[in-house]
Amino acid sequence: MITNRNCIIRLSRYKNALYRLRDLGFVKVFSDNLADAIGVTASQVRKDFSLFGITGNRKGGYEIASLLEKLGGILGKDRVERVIIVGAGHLAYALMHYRGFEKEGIKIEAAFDIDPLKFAKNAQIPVLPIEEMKDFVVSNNVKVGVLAVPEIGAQRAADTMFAAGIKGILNFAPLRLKAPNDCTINNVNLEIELENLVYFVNILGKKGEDKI
Amino acid sequence: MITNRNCIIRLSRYKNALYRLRDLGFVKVFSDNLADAIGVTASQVRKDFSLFGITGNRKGGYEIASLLEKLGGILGKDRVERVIIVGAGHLAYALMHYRGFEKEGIKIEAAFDIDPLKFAKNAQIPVLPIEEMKDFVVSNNVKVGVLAVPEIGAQRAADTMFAAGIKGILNFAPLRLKAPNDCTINNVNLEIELENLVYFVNILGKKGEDKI
DNA sequence: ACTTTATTGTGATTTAATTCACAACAAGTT
DNA sequence: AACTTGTTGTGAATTAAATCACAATAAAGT
Repeated sequence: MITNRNCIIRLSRYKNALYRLRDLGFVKVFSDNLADAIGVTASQVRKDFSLFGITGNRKGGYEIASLLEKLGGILGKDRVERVIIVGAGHLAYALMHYRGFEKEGIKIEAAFDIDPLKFAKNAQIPVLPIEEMKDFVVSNNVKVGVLAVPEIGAQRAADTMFAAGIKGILNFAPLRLKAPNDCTINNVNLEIELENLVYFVNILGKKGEDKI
Repeated sequence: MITNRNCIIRLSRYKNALYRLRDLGFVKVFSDNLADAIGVTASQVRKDFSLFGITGNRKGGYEIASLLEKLGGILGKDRVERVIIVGAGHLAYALMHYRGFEKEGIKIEAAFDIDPLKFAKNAQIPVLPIEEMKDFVVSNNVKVGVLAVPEIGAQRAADTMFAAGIKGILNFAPLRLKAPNDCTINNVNLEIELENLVYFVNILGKKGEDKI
């Protein structure tokens, strides 16, 4: 069981690069093409594939269609992933309007908030009272949610999500969430991202280029 | 020169935890308090500090005020960091309204777009034509920018930023930007973040807990 | 003043991730 | 059919990151 986050992120990047190559009409690809595309070494590509038992043809490289299928399977893209957003603020609005999840099989199903002014039961992506979250999550079998509320209410909102059956949270609130043992938290902290960027800009050069 | 991104991110987290402790009235802190606060080992905390020549008192731990000052210096928080946003869409709007950068000394100075409908020269954070970016960047000595345009225009927009003198980009477009050698790119790819989350939810447990 | 206790600071060790390097081999060439 | 070429697949080596473990030592207690 591979638990190296960077490795999994590379798989996503390979997949994205492969989509492009395919759309350009390519059928086969070599490890060094993929390596160039995402900025790693060819060894790294082959090792990553090897870790997941993905093989190509010696000499012939890899068949793109087959690779995409295998990567899709590993990353759980063989079905549509239903996602909710908790907190219907500006960020939620941006995510709901982002056309880019769809092609990745990610479907934002609904947003939830405590503010009645935000409710929009009949919108394309409905905004519902947070009390309705549990029913919604259970009946739609949602496992993953985005947490986009202010820091002050974040832990409470997360707890509500866990209680509803959510197993993974993409957390935009700038704090460390406490979570049950079988749940996963991925944090996106924009202050920290910018701060990090400033550090690497300051120490000059691109030594700190996105290490992922 | 430390170029371990995770290490730098930890410094930011220590800093955030320290702000809280300070606001709670604490004056001193031990490595294991900080470790608990951000979810790493006490050794890791001390090693990180040691790497940057930060020392405390044997027995007495670290003085919070002094630690904050040193971390601030390392992370470039001893002055306000001026930042621009390129692309005035929903995400830019969310970032411009986010009250959370301010306390970190991050100031969003302006946004730029090609669409005249978006222009708002006199808004609190002005939205200006992209042609004005270079002048703005030069005269305000901006070094860091957020790239929040659709994938299709992202590389061109980035090139404009580099030409204007931007040295670091926080890139939300889902592609690998080509950048000059002395420039840093940090990517935030929400499709990939969600895909990654789905992977770790699927392999169950929280093995993949945010590795940063 | 001496002893105990608690904590740092860091060299040594371990673990994890990446890169190297090359045998295996498929496809094409003579 | 033998030879050449180019690419994979992976064990071995290397590099990087994290953890361990303990001497050094400051503060508190006796």
